[in-house]
Amino acid sequence: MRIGELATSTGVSVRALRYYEEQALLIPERSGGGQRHYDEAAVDRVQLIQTLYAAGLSSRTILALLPCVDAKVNTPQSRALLNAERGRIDQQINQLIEARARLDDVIALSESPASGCNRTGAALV
Amino acid sequence: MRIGELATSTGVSVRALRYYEEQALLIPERSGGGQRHYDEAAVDRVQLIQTLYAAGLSSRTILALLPCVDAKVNTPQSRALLNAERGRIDQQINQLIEARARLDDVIALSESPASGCNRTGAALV
DNA sequence: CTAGAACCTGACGTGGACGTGAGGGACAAG
DNA sequence: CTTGTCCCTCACGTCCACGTCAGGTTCTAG
Repeated sequence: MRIGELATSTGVSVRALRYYEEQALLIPERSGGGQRHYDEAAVDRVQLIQTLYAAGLSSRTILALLPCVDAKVNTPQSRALLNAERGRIDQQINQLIEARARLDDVIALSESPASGCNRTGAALV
Repeated sequence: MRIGELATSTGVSVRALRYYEEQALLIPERSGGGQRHYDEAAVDRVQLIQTLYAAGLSSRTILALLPCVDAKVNTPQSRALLNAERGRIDQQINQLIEARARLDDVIALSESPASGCNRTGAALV
């Protein structure tokens, strides 16, 4: 499949796919004219990359992890990296849970009196 | 307390504290010479700000929430905002849990064979 | 064969939370 | 009064995952 089809079937932009290649995360074949051609497995790989990006991993880190996925390879370094990232994610989850609890505190407080928070009505976020 | 003391006692940089003021998140008094002076409550406020930043909220959103914390105010808009952000955080937690599961898959696979993932030994992350 | 859609390679722009000097005041200690 | 440390205000730099043109090429349908 060409880049446009992969983009629509994964929901990421064409630019993002080219960026993944730039970062050596997903390197497609090329047709005679220089156009990128991806196989079916690329769909899953793109989704994995997106998942890891969403977890806050950098391109560099993902690049280091992908060989482990592809070849089921295994070294002390790779295990250390995997565990380190797992720990980072755990920590991040805990931070989010803490933040949610703080928000819940605010929500609980804001459910009795009546006053003017954000009276301006200005757009937020 | 002056800015340096608040910085060390909260663990954030002096630059960050000035940035918070720029964003109207934490506005201190000024001494005759123009130096910032914070009260004790600033420590908690900085920590709250940090927590919300860590949860991915923007300065604008935090700015909109802080009046709710300070004055326990309450409007339909503020409740909507609080709930929206709560939802975002929940969603982000779920994404992280998913990412962790994918990492666990990789870890499980990488705990039987032996091969060369990241043979280069290059620094990661 | 031709129009048009999809693709290509640069290369600069973006947004957010600061980092990092430059150049100059403020303030307690001696 | 001077030294040293902390503080001030600009204001440009950074990182990173892309967005967004510009100018040109390739592929496909008719």
